Amino acid sequence: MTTTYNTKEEVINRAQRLKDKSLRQVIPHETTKAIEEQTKEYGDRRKGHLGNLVEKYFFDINPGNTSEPDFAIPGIELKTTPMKKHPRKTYVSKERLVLSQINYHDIVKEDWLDSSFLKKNKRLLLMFYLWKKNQDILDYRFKFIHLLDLLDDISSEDLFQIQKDWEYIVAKVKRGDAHLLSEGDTYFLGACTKARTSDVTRTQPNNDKPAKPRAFSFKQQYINYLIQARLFRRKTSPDSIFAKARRLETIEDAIRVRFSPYIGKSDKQILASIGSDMDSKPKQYKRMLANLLIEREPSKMEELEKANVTIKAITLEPDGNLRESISFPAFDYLGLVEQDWYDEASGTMADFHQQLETKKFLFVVFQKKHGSKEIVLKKTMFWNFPMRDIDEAKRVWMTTVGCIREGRYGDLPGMDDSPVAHVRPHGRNANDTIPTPQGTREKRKSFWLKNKYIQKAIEDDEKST
DNA sequence: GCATGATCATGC
DNA sequence: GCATGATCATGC
Repeated sequence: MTTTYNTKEEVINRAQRLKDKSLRQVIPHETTKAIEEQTKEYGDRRKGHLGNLVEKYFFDINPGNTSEPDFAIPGIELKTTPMKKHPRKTYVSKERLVLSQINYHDIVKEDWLDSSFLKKNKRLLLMFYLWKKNQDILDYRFKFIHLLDLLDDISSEDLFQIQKDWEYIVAKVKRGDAHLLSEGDTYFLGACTKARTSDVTRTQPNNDKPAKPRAFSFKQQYINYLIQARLFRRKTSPDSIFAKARRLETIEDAIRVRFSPYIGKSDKQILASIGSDMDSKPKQYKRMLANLLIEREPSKMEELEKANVTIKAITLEPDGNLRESISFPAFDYLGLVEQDWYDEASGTMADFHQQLETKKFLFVVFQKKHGSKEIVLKKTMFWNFPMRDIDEAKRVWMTTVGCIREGRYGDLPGMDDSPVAHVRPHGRNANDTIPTPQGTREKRKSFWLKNKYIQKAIEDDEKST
């Protein structure tokens, strides 16, 4: 009844026939009608369904829900995944790429090389389609078709990072912290939530606390990098034996190595040693200095972008206090009231939620010196927003959205309303206003993480290292 | 001393 | 041209 694919080439050749076409254009008209009859009841909730349709009606396979790859013999897992047009970069991924489910009890017994993750996802047939709002899934047009072989097709550095991400997730589950997993914990491979509703939970080893079900996923930024590197730049040099023999580093290690010669040095000493005459007056001076230390190896900036790492230059007072809070990009009132903190049907997070839960921050920490204009590079640290505080962030966000909906712009949460986050102006100046749902205009604002909260994170990091 | 509002200069 | 990250300025 179904077709058997024996080789990689058979699968790719077949897949290529969908390039620049929609499913509707390649399957018989009667089939289309039958599908439409069947799927009427789903309404808009047909997410994840396109992959099944492509398997069934285009490839004529029926892999079911197993730990084996969809094409069992050549060992290929099929992924249909949406892209959006982006004004600057031609295409970006609409979301993370969700891979196999994490079984908390099994995974703690696994090693990377014989992991169930690699067994299922070693070879991914990526079929990117162009997503359009309200379009029928049968009409999505497939733009890029690419076979990604994790062991051969990804650079050895990236694969090393993916392995370390996997190991980090497993280690966290092993110590009974599956309920504290966050996508922000890791760089390329994330543990994203995967459940129909938020009250679904799983048991975990070594802790009685229930944990959200999660799946492995390639984080959105990493998929964006793959789209740019693999699909637009065409041939990047294949990994040679030499490349594989190179020194392997995680992103964290590579950054630490960049900064370590300068830790404890003053800004003047750093500038002198790298022969720069940078002006120290601008507000973003320390940020530019941090950039300069990374950028002399230009590829590292791309590394940080694809790992969804945001650099924050932080300056402590001589006594160790942190004066300033940390800002996020300004929000738009009209967009904010349209968002859900977490939309279970689509798996979409509100912007602020996504920034907190998926981003990794690189804090470049400087400290002022008593009675001197000089500052000292104290340390660098990687930090991501801890899941134990996510409910507090959500509360602040909900309050904010509530105020905007009701037009109470004077009641937005301030610094005293939460130990974690607040709302403050974030425009070019006091005249910088944007439209509101009430048709009025209000000052441009953004969410901020509180100074004391970040200071605590910096102090905790010192204790742990 | 701290919360809050305002602004600057870079770099995309 | 404008968003952004980071800091400055004010006032209680």
